[in-house]
Amino acid sequence: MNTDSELLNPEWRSPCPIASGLDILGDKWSLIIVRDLIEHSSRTYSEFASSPEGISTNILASRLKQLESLSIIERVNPDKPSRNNAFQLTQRGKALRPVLEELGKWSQIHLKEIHPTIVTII
Amino acid sequence: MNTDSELLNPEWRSPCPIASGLDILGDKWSLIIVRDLIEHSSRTYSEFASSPEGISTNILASRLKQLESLSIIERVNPDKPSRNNAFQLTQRGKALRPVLEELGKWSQIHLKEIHPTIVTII
DNA sequence: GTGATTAACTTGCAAAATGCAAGTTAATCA
DNA sequence: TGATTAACTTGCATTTTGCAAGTTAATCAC
Repeated sequence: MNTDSELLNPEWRSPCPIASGLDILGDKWSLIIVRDLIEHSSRTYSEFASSPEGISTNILASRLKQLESLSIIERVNPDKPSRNNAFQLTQRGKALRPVLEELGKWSQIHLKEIHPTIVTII
Repeated sequence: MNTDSELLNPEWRSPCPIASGLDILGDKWSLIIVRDLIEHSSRTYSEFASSPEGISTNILASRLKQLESLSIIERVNPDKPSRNNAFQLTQRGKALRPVLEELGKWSQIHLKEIHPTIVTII
């Protein structure tokens, strides 16, 4: 599991901004969480877990912690107990929208011939 | 190792274009290779391996195969032997530029306080 | 033309990340 | 106040990644 230190001090492979973004977001799940929050604006733990991609709960908990530690997401009611306390994007998280929009546009154009059931969501 | 079937038939987690793009490109290395080809237009195996992020050679070979099978990159001289035969982006690969530009812009703005040595490359 | 060099990989194994199933805890509902 | 359930955690198997070393074949020096 991730230690607090690993969450708060990511290891940077290089000074390149693209590589640095991928150091944090370059995996199969982090941007799925951001996508859910662009579509729904606020989501609970179990709502994330019910997204069609099927993230497992240990990975979900780990990614939520990391995204929160990076101030990309935050709790809607920070002082309330976690039950039914949803997450939402911060300004920093909302600023990722153009990245996802460009990725979504690319995929719709270039993956449709090898992925017959791909659809438009955003 | 990847079988040919896995390379040519990726597993799609859902019909979402964003998730589908991440099914293919959502890892720490694939977009680093695309970035190198945006910056240099043509690169050999050992040039990729000498990028500052330090990809290991088995991962590099695996990613080059997958990106080639997806027609995101191609060999500059398809019929020549592989020695000194560089790779370049296809039109499909060049179309990823806006994705990387948006990610780079986001990272420069939002990571500089936690990544003191981040710089502007693209 | 041949022996040394080296680019482009492959292989083997250790380490880390992911996935799955089950368990735990505490807030809320009946 | 006991049952339910959202939000996690834990344990372990599987997969992916990382590192070091090895292999192969094209080219270069002579």
